Amino acid sequence: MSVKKRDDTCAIKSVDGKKVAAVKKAMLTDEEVRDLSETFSVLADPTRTKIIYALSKEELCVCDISGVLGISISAVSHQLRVLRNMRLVKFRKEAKMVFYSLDDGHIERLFNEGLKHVRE
Amino acid sequence: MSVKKRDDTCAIKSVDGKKVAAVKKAMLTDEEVRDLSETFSVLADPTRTKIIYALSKEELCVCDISGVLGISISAVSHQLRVLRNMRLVKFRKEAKMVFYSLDDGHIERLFNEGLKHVRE
DNA sequence: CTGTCAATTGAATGATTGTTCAATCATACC
DNA sequence: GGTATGATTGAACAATCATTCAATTGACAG
Repeated sequence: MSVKKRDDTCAIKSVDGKKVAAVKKAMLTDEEVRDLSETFSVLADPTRTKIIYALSKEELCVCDISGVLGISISAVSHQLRVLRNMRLVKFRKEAKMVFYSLDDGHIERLFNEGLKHVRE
Repeated sequence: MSVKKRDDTCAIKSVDGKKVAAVKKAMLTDEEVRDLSETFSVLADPTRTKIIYALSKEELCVCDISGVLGISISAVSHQLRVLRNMRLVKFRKEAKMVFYSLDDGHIERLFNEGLKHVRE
């Protein structure tokens, strides 16, 4: 049978491994990679994409966001929690309602950069 | 019992619905939302984040990427396919090896904007 | 042709995640 | 206090997705 166990490594690393060592050394820290992919993850969902865009236009309460997007209040609230945990949105309570808005200009710039890319 | 069916809508839309109507009108198209979230999705995975960063430094073959990230060649190849399908990387064949690099400067700018945000 | 190596691919598994439904909290009005 | 409404939360379900393992393709060397 001779079932050779593939060890999933290759004999030569590019020319001689120098490139690999150099890039490895310049690699991002685990924390940077985690933060980066987490940030992009938040923007990667269609519902959250719409919420962020809507909040970039106007301060809105949960109910209004639900109306703009045409989805349930519960679904909106769940996604707002994700955005809150990531510090992408801030909120303000008034009577029974909670008004949300973007936390700062950072996310808006990143979001617009992505939008620019999509629109070419 | 009186199990009132919650209809998940609210009586009043903000002041009187003007804000909701305005934001709704300015909303992104479905295609824009889809493209945006797909683009961010590609950047949202730690493995792909590292691959893109590595390729922003050097042109590398699959084997080298595997060596830099410390994961299997198969796993790298699967992710490269995703990146290829999204036109984020391009490749060049030489002998038995396939060398990958970033497709253009668009993604690098978007990626760096995200990195800047994470590093504050 | 045969054997070897880089890379791709498919199937299967495990983990993550978005939505729905129901219950609950909090505030305002009668 | 009791009721109605805006919002949050938890559990459950379905869908998506990244990784692993195994098999396969394509190119080169002997």
